[in-house]
Amino acid sequence: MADAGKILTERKKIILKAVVEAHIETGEPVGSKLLTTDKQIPLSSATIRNEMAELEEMGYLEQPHTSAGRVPSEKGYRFYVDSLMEDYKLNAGELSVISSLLTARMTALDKLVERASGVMSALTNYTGVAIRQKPRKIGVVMFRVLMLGEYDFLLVMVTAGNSVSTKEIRTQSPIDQETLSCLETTLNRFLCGVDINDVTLPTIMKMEASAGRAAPLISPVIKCIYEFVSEINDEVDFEGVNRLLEYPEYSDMSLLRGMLGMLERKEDIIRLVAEGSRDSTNIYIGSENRVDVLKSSTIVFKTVKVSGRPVGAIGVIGPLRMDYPKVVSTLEYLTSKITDMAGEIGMLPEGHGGSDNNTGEQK
Amino acid sequence: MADAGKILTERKKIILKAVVEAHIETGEPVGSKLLTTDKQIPLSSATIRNEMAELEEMGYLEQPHTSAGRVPSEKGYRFYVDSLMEDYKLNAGELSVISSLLTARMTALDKLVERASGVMSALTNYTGVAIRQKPRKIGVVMFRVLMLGEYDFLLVMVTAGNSVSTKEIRTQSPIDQETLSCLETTLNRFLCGVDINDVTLPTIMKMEASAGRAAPLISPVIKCIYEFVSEINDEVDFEGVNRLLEYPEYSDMSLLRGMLGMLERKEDIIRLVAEGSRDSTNIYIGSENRVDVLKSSTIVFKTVKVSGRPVGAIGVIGPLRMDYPKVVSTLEYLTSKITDMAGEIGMLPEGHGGSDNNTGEQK
DNA sequence: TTTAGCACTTGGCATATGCGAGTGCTAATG
DNA sequence: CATTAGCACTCGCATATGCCAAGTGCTAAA
Repeated sequence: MADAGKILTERKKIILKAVVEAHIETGEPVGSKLLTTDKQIPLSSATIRNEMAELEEMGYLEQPHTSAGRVPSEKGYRFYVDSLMEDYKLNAGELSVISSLLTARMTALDKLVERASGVMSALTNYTGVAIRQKPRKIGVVMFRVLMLGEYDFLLVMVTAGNSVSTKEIRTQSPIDQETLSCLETTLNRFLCGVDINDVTLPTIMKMEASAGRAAPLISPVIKCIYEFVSEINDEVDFEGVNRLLEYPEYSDMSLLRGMLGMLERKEDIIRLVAEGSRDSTNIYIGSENRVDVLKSSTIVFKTVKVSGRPVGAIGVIGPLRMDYPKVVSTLEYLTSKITDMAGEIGMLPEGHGGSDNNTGEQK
Repeated sequence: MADAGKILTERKKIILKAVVEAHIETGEPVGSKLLTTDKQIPLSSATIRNEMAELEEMGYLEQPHTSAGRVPSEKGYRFYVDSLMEDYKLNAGELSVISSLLTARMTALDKLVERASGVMSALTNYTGVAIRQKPRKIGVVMFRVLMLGEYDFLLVMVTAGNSVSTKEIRTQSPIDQETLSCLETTLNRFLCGVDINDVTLPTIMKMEASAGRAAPLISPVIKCIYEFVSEINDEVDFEGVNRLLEYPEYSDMSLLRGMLGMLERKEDIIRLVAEGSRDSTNIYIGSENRVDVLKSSTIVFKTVKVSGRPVGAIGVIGPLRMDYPKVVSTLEYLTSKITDMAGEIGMLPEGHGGSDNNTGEQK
């Protein structure tokens, strides 16, 4: 890729860039003449033809058939994305859409990320995707137990991210306040900050020993916690799937079926995002995607971090001929905004006036 | 509709039924000859032609164009559904799919309903839809308050359906246990069983008066409760959207876009289901749907009730030529199974052996 | 090295043609 | 009088044909 950059003459770069951009705009193969007129390249079409022929030989362009214009190959897109494209400047309208999303008092971070996918979709006209990642290992910082009824209590778990989750548990035999206090202290003593997967039988036995009257509750409660932890999966949402249909690339029914199926399955996307762990914007073009059904699409995404920790990712899925500059700019601006904003509401020990009360995440 | 039934001769009914069923099977217009051969009607094609011509005049059939076979009109489907169709018997394989869903230890009712849409989709090959309805007015039966930190407490609300919801609230000034107890008793005294929309300013003032040290918390907490209540929306999920693409009816791009857009919006579906309040199976054929984009589709759904209260609905969306008998049978069997099952886990005061603990709904 | 010119390729589109499925009508039949 | 056989007719669809425009590659001139 670095060497490829060396080999391309400046003029070839200009032409490649023009071809890519023209094709992104129109979706049609672009011919030599178009570049001299619309794209203002001060060369005759014949010269451009020669250059394009060489670019094709090098693998940056390809021809759908003889005597059609040229279309960028994946390699061409890749080179464009890596070396050629310029920053897109968001205009006032676009900026205002983003900030209106962010000022609409969003309480939970989850909602913020979810809505962000809608904004991405609306601004770029591709399918927006939002992933809310749950932390792999959940360190519960504090347990609380609350009696609800005679056979019924609520287990409250405050996890590392200062988010609160609860689980209602029913028992077979009646319980009382005192038993629950025992349970609470025992849970806190043994399980605080511990990954539930590390809890072994001896630990459980020790806990039961020191739980006193609450001993019979220990085992079921741990089972509950475990169930709860494994239940936590990353959540994925899409918005604007129908926008894909605008692009002739997706008029093929079988391709479309595959896409819709994948969007429903969600696992592929989760894996893909989990693997693409780069901090900066990730761009996977066509067959760079491991997932089969994405081999003729591009996916662009960026993880969202709040105070250093990744909490999710947002991005878009669209055709190969994606408006990369715009997508990248929008995405980066949006994620940085979210990071800023979430950071603010996250650390509010002292309020900043008004009777605002904030809500943490809630399962 | 009753009179229409009178007017149709027995023979016309047989023919109409055969046409509908043949068309559902093949998707093609059905001609007079086909009925004599495949559908074993002991009449010559000429006779059938005459009958079909009359059926067309009456509005039960229509011709895509002269010299094509006949296709059922919406009226034709409606009559078929109301009077003609016979029960479909689920076969062993189908029954086992359903019961395997139900035996897979599903803890929450929500999950059960959600998964049911997948089963519907898999068995019928249409798009499955699941709606989890939240009760319109939330009568909170009990409030509990749990201190989490110096500026942080958890509001626990047990609602009528014995389901528990929680909301984390942060405060501006430090709180202590005693203040929270005050808050709790005040909330319970004034707000139990009350629709939050009925809470007026005088009530709030009275509450503040009797809350003592917790007075400053009252107003923000009520705001929180209100926010929470209005936040509760019915949830809708779809499964097997891609299956729609199998039917040529949906090969029209603009139609498809509309569908996908609607499936994403979800509000239309919620409204539609909310209005179709019949207890039995609801079938909306084509333009019987108010929603524009569904005018060329059929939606079938049935509400799921647990101990008399509706908790959601499941159904399918598909083309007009839907396999109504199968859909209806599957749907009714599935919903009844869910009702049974949910009833069981809902009322477990005394366990039935083993160390099982059950989880109620959880927001 | 660039450009103008020209012959050539090819997909798309519009038109023409044949085929087959299915109809409606009429006349014959039980 | 209801039913049926026969037949001419109507369309949609698929295939074949011809033409056009866009675009190319190549060659020769500037």
